[in-house]
Amino acid sequence: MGKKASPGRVGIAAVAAAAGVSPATVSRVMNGNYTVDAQIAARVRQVATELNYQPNPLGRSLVLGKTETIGVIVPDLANPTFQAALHGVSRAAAKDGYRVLIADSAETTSEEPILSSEMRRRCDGVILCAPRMSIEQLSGIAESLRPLVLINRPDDVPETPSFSVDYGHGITELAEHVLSLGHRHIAYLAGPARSVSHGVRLASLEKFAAAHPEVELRFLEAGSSFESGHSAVDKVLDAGVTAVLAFNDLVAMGLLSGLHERGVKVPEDISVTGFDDIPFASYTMPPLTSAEVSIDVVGERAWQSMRGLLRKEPAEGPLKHTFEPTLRPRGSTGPAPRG
Amino acid sequence: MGKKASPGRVGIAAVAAAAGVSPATVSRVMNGNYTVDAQIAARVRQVATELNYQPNPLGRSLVLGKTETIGVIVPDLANPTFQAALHGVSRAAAKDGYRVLIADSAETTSEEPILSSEMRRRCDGVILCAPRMSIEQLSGIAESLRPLVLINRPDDVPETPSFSVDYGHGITELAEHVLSLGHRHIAYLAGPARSVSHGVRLASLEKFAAAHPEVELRFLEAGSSFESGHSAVDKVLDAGVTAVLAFNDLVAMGLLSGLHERGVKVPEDISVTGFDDIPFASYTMPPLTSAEVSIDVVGERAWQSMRGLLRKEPAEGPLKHTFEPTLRPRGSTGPAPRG
DNA sequence: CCGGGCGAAGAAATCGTTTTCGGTTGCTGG
DNA sequence: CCAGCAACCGAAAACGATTTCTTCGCCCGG
Repeated sequence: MGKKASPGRVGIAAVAAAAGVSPATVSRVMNGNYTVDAQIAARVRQVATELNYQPNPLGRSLVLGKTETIGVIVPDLANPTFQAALHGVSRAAAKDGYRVLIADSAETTSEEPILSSEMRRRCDGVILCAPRMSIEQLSGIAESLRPLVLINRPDDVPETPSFSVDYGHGITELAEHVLSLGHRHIAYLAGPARSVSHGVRLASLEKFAAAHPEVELRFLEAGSSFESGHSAVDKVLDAGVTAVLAFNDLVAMGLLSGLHERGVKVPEDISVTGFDDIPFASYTMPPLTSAEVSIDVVGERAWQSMRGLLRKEPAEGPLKHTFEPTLRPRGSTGPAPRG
Repeated sequence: MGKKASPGRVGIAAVAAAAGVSPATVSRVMNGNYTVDAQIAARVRQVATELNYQPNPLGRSLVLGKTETIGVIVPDLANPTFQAALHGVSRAAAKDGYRVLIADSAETTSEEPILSSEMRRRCDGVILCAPRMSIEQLSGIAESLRPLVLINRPDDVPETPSFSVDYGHGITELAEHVLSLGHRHIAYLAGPARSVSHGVRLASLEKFAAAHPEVELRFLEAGSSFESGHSAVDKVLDAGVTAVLAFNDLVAMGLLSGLHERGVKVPEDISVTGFDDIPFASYTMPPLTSAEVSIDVVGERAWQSMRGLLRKEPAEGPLKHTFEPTLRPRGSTGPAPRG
């Protein structure tokens, strides 16, 4: 076993032999090193195209010490947020000639560190997207992962660029929006307990509640999916609130659907807000009030930061970047019912 | 430039030196080759963990001739269908210790062949997901891409495993469903012209129309997004049909929303069907009749096929696998209005 | 006429592994 | 007592490129 590539494989040596030059010369030609005679270069180029020679990336990588590849690690590839982030990174990296190796940690916190360093050894850098691992674990391996860029990780990791959506600010704006509409009994349909972005929302809402003693804010468990919103309808009705801040648009849409089945009118009886402003949000019935976050832009910016690190450009500006969601008031929120 | 890895880098040589053995022995120990003295092996292992030595995958790959990585090429990472396929492949491959390198061709047909072979050189195999390139181009490069597996590519490429959803069968079932409900004036809201899966639907519907001269089947341009469905509402009303087969669930939901704004009742006035049975489909108002396709399962099966090729297992069974969507009749379709 | 300098191309070292191939032990059976 | 045979370990040759480092030839000035 371990039989090498088929003997017919065209390597640099084959080209060199066919062109009657040394491998070194072929390499120089392929890399646009102009210390080679124009005539010879032309012949080499022709032979190369004739044999359809393409330099083996592994050989190059080994000697060059770089793979032109970065790793992106997400907790769950099925989650639209991470898909969008991956999309943003991938598109931006491709523009600069980089590829992305992807890893889905499947939410297994314990495997993340291993997965990350495993990946780092194959790539020139790593982008961690909303890593679930603890801050201790993260700072423990951060050094060995560099160049490292974080997405949606609120913690501060020294010397590490971080790009994240300010979920706290967004949810606060939504809360203030319904507050300004006169609502005093508000519920938050919570996301998955492990989600950091849920934690951030929670903290901000508690601050909001403290600042507004006149409102009664209730926290109800839900999740991050359409189904969890749909099945939370009973809890919501029992809570007797007039406005619901859902963890995200999916949950809000599920709730909308459930309320509709119960004959509850939105926004006349209950106002509902989402989060993320996914494309469907404008087309629900009624259109969903939400907070727009363009996570793919975050991914794009994360790549640009990574590119800077790879080029060893001196870091400029702050390391920590936060993106403010923008409020999108629509038909699903209205004045609080008189009562 | 070209400065090598920092001198502190622990390679197999460093471990060998520290343990007082040759690199060969270290390699044998790391690979579980038991022709090495237990005592020495133990010492090597200890030194390895002390130095935190991890074999460089590039070095291994170069000599082993394999990277334990496969490439997945999709036309558009923002498309939920391809995201799901990627997810399926990625999860399944990860279970077998393989990573996936991903490429988003951004729908640029011309770049696909270059992108694919570029990718192939870094990976042990390639999975092409709904490639937009022509069958000529595809069969032209297929040989150089092997091991190669196709997803959602209806053409027959010799010797190449192919996994695809039978969109034709699915749309026919939906058409027969509304036919059986008494509808005779039916519209198809077409998908993007370049989409192969749209082409398949179209062909099947024409066959359906030919087989049922009593129905009037109209083809209306739309697209693949929520918005395109929403903006197609006028066309649909003008067409004077009683049932609409939308390209996919997103389009159907957009249409649903548009019809609702116009005060058109579903399914009393118009029946609507989607395609894909995305999670929200059950929760629209009314719940959307659709055809369920589990594209992530397709991705998973595609990986299993790829794994077989990588292991050089003799191909068993047919190369071409089609997955039948299953009809999910729900509230958005009902008896044709009397008239 | 000859040596210094320069430009171009080849030889060889390198990157970090694996693996073949020998060579050294130590042991056993004749 | 020694041939033969394991068992085990190290030297060295891959893998496929890049990049020194050399060498060679040529031009030009002294």
